[in-house]
Amino acid sequence: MTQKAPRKQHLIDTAFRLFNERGYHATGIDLILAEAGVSKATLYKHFASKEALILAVLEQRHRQLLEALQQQLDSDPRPQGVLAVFDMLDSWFQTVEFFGCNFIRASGEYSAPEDTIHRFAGAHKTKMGRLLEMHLRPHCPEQSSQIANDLMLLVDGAIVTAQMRQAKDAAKRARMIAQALLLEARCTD
Amino acid sequence: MTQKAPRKQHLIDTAFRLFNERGYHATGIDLILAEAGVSKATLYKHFASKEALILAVLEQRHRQLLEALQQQLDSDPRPQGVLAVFDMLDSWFQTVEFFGCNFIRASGEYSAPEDTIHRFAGAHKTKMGRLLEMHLRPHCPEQSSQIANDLMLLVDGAIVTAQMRQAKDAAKRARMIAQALLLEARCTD
DNA sequence: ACTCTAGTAGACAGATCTGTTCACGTCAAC
DNA sequence: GTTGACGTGAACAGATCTGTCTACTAGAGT
Repeated sequence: MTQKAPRKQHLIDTAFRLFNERGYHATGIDLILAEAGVSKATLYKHFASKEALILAVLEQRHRQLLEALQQQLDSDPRPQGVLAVFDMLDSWFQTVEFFGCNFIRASGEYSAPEDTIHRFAGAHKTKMGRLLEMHLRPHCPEQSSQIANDLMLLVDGAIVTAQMRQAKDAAKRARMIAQALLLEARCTD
Repeated sequence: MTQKAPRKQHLIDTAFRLFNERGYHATGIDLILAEAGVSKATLYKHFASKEALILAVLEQRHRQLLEALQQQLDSDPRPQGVLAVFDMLDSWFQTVEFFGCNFIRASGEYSAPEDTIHRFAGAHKTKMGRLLEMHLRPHCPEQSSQIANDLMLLVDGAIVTAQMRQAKDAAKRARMIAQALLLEARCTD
């Protein structure tokens, strides 16, 4: 070992994969270390605790998703550009690494509303919704907030449906509903 | 102790409450026993394992929800009678014991698709959807299946939204979307 | 009275969990 | 070449986990 690659990042990536495959409580530190080929002392040099590692994983994923969504939205300024979020979901659902949403599952495992992890997961959803709202605001300022919330509800519904019932078409269905929603709100061009 | 009340049922009820409050992995057998005031030998007389206890909890909840929904549906045979499911969600969200859906969270913690718990949780959602479909079928036989699936997607989206962001209005929003969906499908009277 | 059932408390096994610590290795920069 | 940063492996502590087992007790039915 002793490769040049930064251990910290490698730990985050490995933990991300294992948390996805197995869940948070069910994934022990030792397994992460074994799969990453990193010693325990190194992990605790970079992260104060398992909770800190979980938060680092969620933070990275949060940044990735936020950036990816923003990029999609920028490429289509029309109101219906927000539907891109469902296309992103759709391709995600087709992958073999799909085990549901990190944030939904984290929120479920750390269920106390005041828990740091629970709140971070909720904040992620809120921020994703805010991106959608910002995109819609110029076109329908009075309804943008509500529509954005409804879209996020559809996003989460699609994720859970795909996760629980292997319904790989859930994103396409949610997209249809969302399209009707925009149309009905007359928030189109 | 040594009350007449059946220990088995009491264990299921206690486990149900604790699993809700804390999650499945995070709730140890010992805590359930202490809270229920029941000895460990008794638990393992009634249940082969913790997994069996979890399944018993989910089975009971499944029966309760199925029955409650069926009752609501029977009381309003109109197509829009299905919207009752969102009214049920709404009153659930207002309670202090709301910690999200047992089945969604179980599906997240036991994420392997072939896991017994995971599959049971998925089957629950499927059966709930089937109830909605049966209700709609007489009114719009061609679309009843798809509409029912869409409604379940909205149900799950509302639950996750309420759980992650304490959005107590999620059920009302989902109901609005569902209503528009029925209207658009011309599945009303 | 006797027996059967259902329960108790609690010790125990063995695994696994997070987190700490320590002695040692490697390698690049200066 | 020496230093210092970074990492390793492994032992260890202490908690907690599921599940088993034994010895005992209370009560109900016959």
